[in-house]
Amino acid sequence: MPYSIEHKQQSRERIRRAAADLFCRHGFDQVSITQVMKHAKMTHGAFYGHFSSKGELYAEAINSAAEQTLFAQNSGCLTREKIIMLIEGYLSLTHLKQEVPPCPLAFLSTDIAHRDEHVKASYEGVFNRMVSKLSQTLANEHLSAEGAKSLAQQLVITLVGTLSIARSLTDHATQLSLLNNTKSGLVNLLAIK
Amino acid sequence: MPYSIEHKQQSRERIRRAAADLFCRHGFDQVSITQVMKHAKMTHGAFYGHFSSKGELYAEAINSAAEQTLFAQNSGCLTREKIIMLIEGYLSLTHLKQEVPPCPLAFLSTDIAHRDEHVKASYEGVFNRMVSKLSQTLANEHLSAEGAKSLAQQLVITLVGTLSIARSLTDHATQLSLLNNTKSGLVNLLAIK
DNA sequence: GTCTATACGCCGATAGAC
DNA sequence: GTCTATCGGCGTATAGAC
Repeated sequence: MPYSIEHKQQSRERIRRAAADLFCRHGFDQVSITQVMKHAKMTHGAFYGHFSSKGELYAEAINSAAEQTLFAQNSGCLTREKIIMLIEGYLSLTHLKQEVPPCPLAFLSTDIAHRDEHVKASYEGVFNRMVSKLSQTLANEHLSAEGAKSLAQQLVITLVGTLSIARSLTDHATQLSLLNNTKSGLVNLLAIK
Repeated sequence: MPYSIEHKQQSRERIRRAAADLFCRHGFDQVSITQVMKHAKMTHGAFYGHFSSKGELYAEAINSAAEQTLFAQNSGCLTREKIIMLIEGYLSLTHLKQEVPPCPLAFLSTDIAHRDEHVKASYEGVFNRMVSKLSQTLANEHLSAEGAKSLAQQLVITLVGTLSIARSLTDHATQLSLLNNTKSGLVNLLAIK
């Protein structure tokens, strides 16, 4: 038996990562299976030994992208200061240009709206985990659990909205002003609440 | 001459509207020229008598979608109350479900990021006009012109982020909570500033 | 497990009749 | 201006060798 089980899992993981990278960079429709497999150092025929369809791969890729994120790398409970640090990373130029692992929520948002329930469920999972992680930190002071969750939702929405729009503009000055305005707006918001 | 100039302009306008509707509903890649033309009551061959490419149509469709919007229908200067009314419309279920003419900023956002400069410029135009229209109302009190513009940007970002994400979820309760949380958050924000 | 080769369909764009 | 017909290319998915 020339191929071990670990070898297959490694191949599958390479495909997952390649897909996450390419989908976030160019969008679902612009990326072909052939391109993904080339990125993963295989030929397109091997793809169906790992996934049954391109759609199934998409759902996996969303989770893979989320795992690579700076946000996910911070395990355990967050501090208030760490949240601000994460916000600044999220709204940085390097994130906008995808020089760090990008957040799938921001880089795939409207693509997802046109996919099937399975794909949306993956996306929803990433969103919910992000919100609940933030809520934990926000709740432990003079904010109710419900209020914290609502604030966390607004936080994520604003982060995602900012990057989604900034990526769709051509004018570099406007992009920067969006990032900076949101950043200071959110820092203020967190200081008040 | 069996076809008048007005007739051609009307045909062009039908194509523009059909494209705006379908692109906002299903996304750029999911909609073929044949589908657009069928929606406009013509055959696909006639398309190239009006537009030179699918990409050129996209840029036009963005503007067409923006024109249909409740936001654009309110001509002239806005009042503070009218802004709140528009926010509530923007964050309504009927907008989410596209039972009213949808805002292209929210319904096309990440699609745009993968298109050419010409298309992005159209998108950017819609964004800038929306921001500057809001700024005018927000500036006339105890807020500087710059502060008003920044606040207006945050407003639009939050609106767009909310709808983009809500559209990408499967759970109806979460969708509703997003819409309502953002709504009350923004109303509060406007009441303070 | 991964390769090469191929079936099959769809789409953007063009050509030419009316 | 709008039609029908068609070209050329690409993409997903499958078949079969190794």
